Amino acid sequence: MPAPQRVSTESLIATIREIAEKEGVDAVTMSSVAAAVGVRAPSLYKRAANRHELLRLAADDAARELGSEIADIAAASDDPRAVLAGTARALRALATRSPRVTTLLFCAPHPAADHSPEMLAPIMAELLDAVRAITPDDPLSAARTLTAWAYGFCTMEQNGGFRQGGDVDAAFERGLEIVLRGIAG
Amino acid sequence: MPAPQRVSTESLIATIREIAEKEGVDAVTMSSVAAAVGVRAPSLYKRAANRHELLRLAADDAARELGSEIADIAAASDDPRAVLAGTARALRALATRSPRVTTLLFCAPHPAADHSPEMLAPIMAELLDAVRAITPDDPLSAARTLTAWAYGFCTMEQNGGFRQGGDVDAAFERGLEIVLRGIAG
DNA sequence: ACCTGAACACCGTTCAAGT
DNA sequence: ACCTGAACACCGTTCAAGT
Repeated sequence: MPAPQRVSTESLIATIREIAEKEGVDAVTMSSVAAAVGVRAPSLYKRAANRHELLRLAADDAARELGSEIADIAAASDDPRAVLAGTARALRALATRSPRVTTLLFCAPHPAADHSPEMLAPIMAELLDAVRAITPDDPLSAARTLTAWAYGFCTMEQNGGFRQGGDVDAAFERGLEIVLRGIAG
Repeated sequence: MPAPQRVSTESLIATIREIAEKEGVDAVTMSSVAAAVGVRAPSLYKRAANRHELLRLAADDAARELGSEIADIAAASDDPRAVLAGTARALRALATRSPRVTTLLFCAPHPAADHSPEMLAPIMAELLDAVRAITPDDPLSAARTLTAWAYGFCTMEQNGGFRQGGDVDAAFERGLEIVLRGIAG
């Protein structure tokens, strides 16, 4: 006798992200998620093969969020510099409002079970277009430099790597200037 | 009746790093480390308060390694550009030969139990000196830009973030050029 | 002073049985 | 077709007892 699914995928993902941000990634256990969603732990295996895939659902959701924001920015502006700056700021905004899941997005605990690479590919494509408008010289490396810096900055900020003090917001904007100037040659 | 310590701190740390690199950070359990070192799990609590501190021992060891390499580079060269480039390359070399522990160094799983910040402080001091020789303008932000990029690049490389192909070594050197040019203004 | 066995609470995962 | 209870192997951690 068929039984309807008791919990939607969207609310499942929202619950995972909520637990991760509020209590930490370690608190995302099969039973905590199940309890929060009104079900027993074994039922979750109908939605994900294992705990890691549960976390990947959350990371992919954040990547989708970031991707659509960046697509909006690219669509709204013709200035490639503005597109690149907007992308970096959007990543930092995500890292600020969803630090745990953003960390998950880039520092996958298991290298084997990496998050779907196709989630980040469209973002890279937008960036490449913008970089090409600035420099004809090896745009892929230039785009990677920007993403590596932005990602590294956000992760260090989240991990408390900036304890030396100073204005972190200003440091971000200064870093953005440095990288964009360097790319422009 | 006193009983001598059965395992030296150095061999304990070496064992942890070995397991982490060969079988993954998840494989570093109290019992696997204890077994590899010829002891029972509870004995490890004489050396570390918990599993996380065991991992922190390994991360701090790698940081010490990196720090002394960078100190050597700074001592051997008067060219600030060479010091900055050497630092970035030393970090990447560490990430290449000890990827798991390097990830641990920067992407601490628990934000609470972060690795000792004083491990990285001397490295930052060397960098600041070199940056100051290049630009007088907000050297702290400039140094952070370099470290954020280098760290981000290595982490993305380790996590397979560069699946789009291309020569990764060349991309690293190109990124280094971009960042140094940007800092020089 | 260090090490151990035994115990505790917890976790991820499997699976046969329910509806 | 989904959910459940019961079970399994494993883990981190504590602690009283050994030497």
